[in-house]
Amino acid sequence: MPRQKVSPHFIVKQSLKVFKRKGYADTRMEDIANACGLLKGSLYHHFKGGKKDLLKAVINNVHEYYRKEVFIHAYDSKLGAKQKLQVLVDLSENQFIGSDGGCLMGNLVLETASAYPEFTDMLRAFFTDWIAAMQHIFEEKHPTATANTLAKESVALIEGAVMMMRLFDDEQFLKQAHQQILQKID
Amino acid sequence: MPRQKVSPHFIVKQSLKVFKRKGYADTRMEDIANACGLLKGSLYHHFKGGKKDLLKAVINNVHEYYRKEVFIHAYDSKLGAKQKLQVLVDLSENQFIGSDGGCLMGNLVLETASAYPEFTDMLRAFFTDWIAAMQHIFEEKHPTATANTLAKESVALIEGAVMMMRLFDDEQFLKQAHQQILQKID
Amino acid sequence: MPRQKVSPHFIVKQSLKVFKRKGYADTRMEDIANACGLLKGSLYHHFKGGKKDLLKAVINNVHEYYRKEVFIHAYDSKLGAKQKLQVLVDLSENQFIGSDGGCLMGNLVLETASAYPEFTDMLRAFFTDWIAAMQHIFEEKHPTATANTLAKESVALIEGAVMMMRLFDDEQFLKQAHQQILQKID
Amino acid sequence: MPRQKVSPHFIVKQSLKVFKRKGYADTRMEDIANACGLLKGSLYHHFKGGKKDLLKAVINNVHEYYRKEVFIHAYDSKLGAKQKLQVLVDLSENQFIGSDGGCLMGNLVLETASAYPEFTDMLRAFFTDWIAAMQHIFEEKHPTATANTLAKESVALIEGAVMMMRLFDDEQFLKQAHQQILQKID
DNA sequence: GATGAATGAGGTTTCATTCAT
DNA sequence: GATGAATGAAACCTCATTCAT
Repeated sequence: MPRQKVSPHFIVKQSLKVFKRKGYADTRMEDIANACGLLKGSLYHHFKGGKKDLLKAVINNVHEYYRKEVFIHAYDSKLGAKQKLQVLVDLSENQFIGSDGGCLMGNLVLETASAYPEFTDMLRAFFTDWIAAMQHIFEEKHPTATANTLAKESVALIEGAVMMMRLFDDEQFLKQAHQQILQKID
Repeated sequence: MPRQKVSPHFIVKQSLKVFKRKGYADTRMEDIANACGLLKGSLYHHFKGGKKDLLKAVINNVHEYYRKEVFIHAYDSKLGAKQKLQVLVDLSENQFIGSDGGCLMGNLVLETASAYPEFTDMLRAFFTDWIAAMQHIFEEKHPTATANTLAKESVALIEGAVMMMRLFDDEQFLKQAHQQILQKID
Repeated sequence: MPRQKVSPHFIVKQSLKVFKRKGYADTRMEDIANACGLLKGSLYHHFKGGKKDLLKAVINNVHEYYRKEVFIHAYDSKLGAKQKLQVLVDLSENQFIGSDGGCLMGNLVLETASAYPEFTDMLRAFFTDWIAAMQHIFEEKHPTATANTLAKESVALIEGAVMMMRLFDDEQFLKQAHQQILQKID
Repeated sequence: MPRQKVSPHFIVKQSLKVFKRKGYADTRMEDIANACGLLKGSLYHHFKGGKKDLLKAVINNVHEYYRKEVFIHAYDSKLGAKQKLQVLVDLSENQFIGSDGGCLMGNLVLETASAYPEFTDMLRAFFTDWIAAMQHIFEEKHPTATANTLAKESVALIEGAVMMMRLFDDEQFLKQAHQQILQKID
């Protein structure tokens, strides 16, 4: 057996894929290990807290990614409102559509809501940031209260559309949702 | 030693609550048995196929309920479009808001999407019926294609809103979604 | 595989033997299961808390046995001091000498002292009762303070002797200790 | 990245502390490594045979220490019997009382008796030496057979007292035992 | 020498399911 | 029908040990 090294970041990336595809409860440590080319036990070297630790790292990673690569464009003063919205929408589509399509964060909301309250705060933080970014964009064309409503509605619509997309294996749901949202800024 | 007889229907009703709260994977047969005042083993009397059988019965039950008690109003010729929409929205709210709030069907979509394909068809049938009912209403005011789009959008929005409602423990998400939908028929 | 029933009491009795022979840390649930003719998993049916639960049950069982069958004779008004001491000594010897000789309680003191503080109170209670019984006997011939000292000394001596007996596989250590103790009452 | 060199002797000293506090089975290589400011793997440099090797080194070290620093005084012709006994008792007390009080050798007797017979001979050798030293002192005042009995009794009493001391966190047990022993030489 | 990643065996525990009573 | 004991597979996790750097 070779003794290849893998970085914690690589493990997080692989875990993300597995969690997205199978959900938290159905993901076995062995699945993740396989995805990393490791044995089960080796995962505990990098993530002492086991499966929960791994999921936390994954959530943080996703949140960080969205913050730095997606939400940030909502605050880019060089872009107009419509353009910002377009950028957010395009970047989301890349994430949500594809082989392991779906929104990990949304899945986790439903799966961990009651059984694993320890993740709830992290998920709330993510969606709060997302809504804030959307709201910031809508505020260019709407009063604050309306912008907040629109932002919440948009995030909800996207999450629902991703769910439907997954069920019917039909990307149209998401694309339509995005169209709908873009129209709100005209 | 409680030796009371329970009806299959009672078991289904109790299972529904548990599945809604904990999801499929995290629900143990013992949880359901407890909710029914039975012991684990006794469940296999009524549902030979075990946990999967139970979930199927629950899904059928929910679907049946929605067909007979909710969706049917979309086809009620005595009501106007706006009224129909209002009825559907009100009945949904009763279901989704409350102590074990959440939409079982939506939760299952995400949880069972890849791990339990045997449930996918049943869930598709449910959402197809829901979308059809909504579309039927929208067709009174919109051409078929638009009505279909609006219907899909509405269902997605509701599901997403239920998810957000659960995460933030805030019923406003769902109420706002319903307002939004009602406006589409004006 | 037959489906024989075993009583919790039987499991406790078998566990006692295994714990006495191998200590707590080195005893595997499988060892106990084997000793009971069960599979590992079946033990959790009777002892939900697992290994710790089992050990607690064993400690309680031993304590109960000593209280009812051994220490009680210290308070038997029909016997003289010397006779009482003789009875306690004889009953102990039966327990400590033999195929799985050794004093479970003593072993546990050393093994669980720092790693499993949850057992400390139970062990203290046992030895406190033992010392009290011995003290009660010595009080017939000595003032209280002296009796207490003699009691503590006696218990310590017995435990130390059992340890030496085990190391050298020589029952003389224990027998000599008992002689020594009996002389203190003359 | 601490890259300090440590001597085998230092590792043995640190291991002794850990083994005394946690016993053999409950001591993890990592505990020892931490106590030495090393990482687990580094221990295998100095002790090829791993944990067992380490324990053997520790036992030898303790035995050696007692032989050279404690038992030797039993054969010191410049001292009287009472003085010798006093010296042995004083030196023991230093060892057994204190933060990580307890007698490693005694603990190991009970823990390794059946699971690790490879250590039994080493432990026997230690206690044989101890008994011989005590016997040598008692022979000044008693015939050989009596001296042997007294020596065995004394060692057993000390070990039992150390056990009680540990359980009740009360040094009196050991001090009393020592008093008792000193009286035997008057 | 020390490191730290990886191994792999083995431990505890969980739980859907079966079945004799 | 219900019970509860038992099964057995599979999950999570631990840890002594190995070894390339």
